[in-house]
Amino acid sequence: MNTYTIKEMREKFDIPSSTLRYYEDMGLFPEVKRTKTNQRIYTDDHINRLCAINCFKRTGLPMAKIHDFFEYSENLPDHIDDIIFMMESHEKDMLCQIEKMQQDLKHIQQKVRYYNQIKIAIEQKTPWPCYDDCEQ
Amino acid sequence: MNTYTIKEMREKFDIPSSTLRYYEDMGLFPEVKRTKTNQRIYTDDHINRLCAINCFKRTGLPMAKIHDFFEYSENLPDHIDDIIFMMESHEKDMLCQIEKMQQDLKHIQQKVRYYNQIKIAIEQKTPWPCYDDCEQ
DNA sequence: CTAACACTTCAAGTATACTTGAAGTCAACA
DNA sequence: TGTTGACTTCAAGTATACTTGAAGTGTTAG
Repeated sequence: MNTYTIKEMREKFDIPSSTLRYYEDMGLFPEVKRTKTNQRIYTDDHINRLCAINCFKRTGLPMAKIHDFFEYSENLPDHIDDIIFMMESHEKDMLCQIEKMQQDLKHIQQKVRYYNQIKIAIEQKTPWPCYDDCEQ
Repeated sequence: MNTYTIKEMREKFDIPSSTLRYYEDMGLFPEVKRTKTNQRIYTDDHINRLCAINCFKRTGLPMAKIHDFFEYSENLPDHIDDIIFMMESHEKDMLCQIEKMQQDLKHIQQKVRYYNQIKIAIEQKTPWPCYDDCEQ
């Protein structure tokens, strides 16, 4: 199995070493072995963990729940229903987020169009167009 | 023009009154008039503002940039390029976010499927399936 | 009229997720 | 060999976005 130094990890994932130590302190990582001079040795397990952490983080799962997820996954027979519930809830949540994001995107695109029209109106010294800004 | 009390606003948007006062203190709101007993009177302008704030917040624009946006919009002739740049950048950012979110959704859905298979394996006391978790 | 509750201000506190600093150890190169 | 740079620990600090508390004023139902 491949091993990685903290430097390799921080470069691979573009995060500071301090964050890797922080995640370890939080208990998000399986045991991190050390060299005889006390330097951290990461493995492919840690790589996988960090990928999962990043996926969860990007999609808005808070650290506490990410922590629970890994705790559940250490003892699946006792927590299989918890982990399925967590993942299914998160899936639903993400579907909502995506839908909301697509609506919000439309509003931002509307603003882009509107301010580009204003720019033309300013340049040509013509009256400004109107815009009804509310989405609710 | 319609007017609203702080109570109506907090119920309409489901946020605490303190958040409305906080946004006002931050300078995110146009002038909030008062009754003769010093209670806030909100208008449709504030409704529109709050809709825009919520849209920006949901899509990850930090308060400082939301603040800049409203400052620019108070003086469009001087800041039309700034506001267009901000909105176009935000649009690009949102398109990336949506794409990333859809990829992440696939990973979560894969986890949902995987843990449901594990559940069956646990119940039937058969060997667990494998799962390669990494996305990088 | 008074009790309960909503509103006000302003400063200080909270939650989340890191980030930095100080002080020390270790390794590799000129 | 010395000095540069990377690593270590652990506590304290930071940024963002609110949230709460204290102390006081105003409003309304019985």
